[in-house]
Amino acid sequence: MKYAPFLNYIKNFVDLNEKEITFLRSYTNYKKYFKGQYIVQQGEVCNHTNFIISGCTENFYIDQKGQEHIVTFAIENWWSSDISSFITQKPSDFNVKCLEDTEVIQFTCQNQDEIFKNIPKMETLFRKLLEKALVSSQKRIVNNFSLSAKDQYIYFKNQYPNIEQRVPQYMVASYLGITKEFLSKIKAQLVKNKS
Amino acid sequence: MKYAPFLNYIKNFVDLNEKEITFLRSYTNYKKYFKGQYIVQQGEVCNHTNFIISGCTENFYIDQKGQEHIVTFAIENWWSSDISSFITQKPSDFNVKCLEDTEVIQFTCQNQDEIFKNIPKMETLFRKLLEKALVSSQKRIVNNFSLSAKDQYIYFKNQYPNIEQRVPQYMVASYLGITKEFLSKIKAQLVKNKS
DNA sequence: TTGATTTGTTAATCTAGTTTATTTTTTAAA
DNA sequence: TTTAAAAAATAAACTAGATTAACAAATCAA
Repeated sequence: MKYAPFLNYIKNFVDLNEKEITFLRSYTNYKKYFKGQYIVQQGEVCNHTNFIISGCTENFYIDQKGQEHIVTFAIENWWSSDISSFITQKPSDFNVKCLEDTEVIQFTCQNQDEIFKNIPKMETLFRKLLEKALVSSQKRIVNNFSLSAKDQYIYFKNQYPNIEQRVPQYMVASYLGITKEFLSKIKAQLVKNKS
Repeated sequence: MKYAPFLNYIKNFVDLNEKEITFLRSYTNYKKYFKGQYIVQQGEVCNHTNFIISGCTENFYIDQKGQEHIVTFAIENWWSSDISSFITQKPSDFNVKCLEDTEVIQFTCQNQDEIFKNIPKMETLFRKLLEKALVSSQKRIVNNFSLSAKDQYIYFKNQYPNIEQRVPQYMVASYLGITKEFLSKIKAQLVKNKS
């Protein structure tokens, strides 16, 4: 059971003593999912917040027209869940699916409350994580407003250099909100312009 | 000095005792801005988080092509600031401008830390507010993906019924990420289809 | 080692939304 | 009450990106 990467991650933000670490351990648990498995399924309540130790997940939904849209990817040292369903404990609008075998440390809503009650530093950490997540979510809206599809693709590659190689191209297109055909066209253009 | 609406708002989420209220009061302050005034200016650090007692603000930026884009509106009982600049204390990419005379309760970054240290319930409140803000930001990305401009406009009207009457139409268009001409076309269509 | 499935490319046609330009209506100042 | 400025409407030409369809590579199961 690989617990260390999780503690190392936490250590980057706050210092926990032995007692706190023991507490945290007893209120979280390790789980391994296989490629293709769903961590959360559209229509079900998202019971856990997941910290990814290894692997890669996609967070997507299917709209009224039956079209799939990828909202986020997540890899090692990222968090993955559907916050909306997690905090309201209502059925999720999203699917979280493993694109590779994926190991996570996870905790339930109730356990999160216990952790925050007993280790206030952890709530501060989460407050700060949420601030950052909100900033990057707003950044995405802003990019949507003012960048062309080509520039959004370039931004994506710079921002998340580790993801493109790990997922098929049509998923990158879905994340960018364009068709796979158009992404293919953009890539052909970029290759041509470089030479 | 109108402090009551702020305390009433807080009361919806957490119970504060006399001592805590006194503390909160001493670490926040009231300010009145006039229509047209900037609370935050692109390029300057956003020093305050603002709770709106009365009035209306827009949060916008100007892109490389010189185009204005409205990212959010805020009215009574909403929060208004540039979180990104506030948390990093780096120059803001946004402007916050008053569309009406606007009264706010505001606090600095350092005071926020003091408040959270002394009244942990306030940090819990903010953590929950951030969760909600993140959910609604993600919802906007999702709508951008799967709704036509017309449906996004209808969604906006339902979600924020109080805002459309208070701001000019070209600002609604800017918020939706479309041109004022196209919004005008959409509205003409909607009127025609209703009759 | 072959066939089947998944992924990626190219090109023609189509459309939602933009641009540009002109006119009309509303607002607000003097 | 007049007038200038700001906001909204209309319409034609235009473009970024979608759709459709046919095909080519790559991956994978057996």
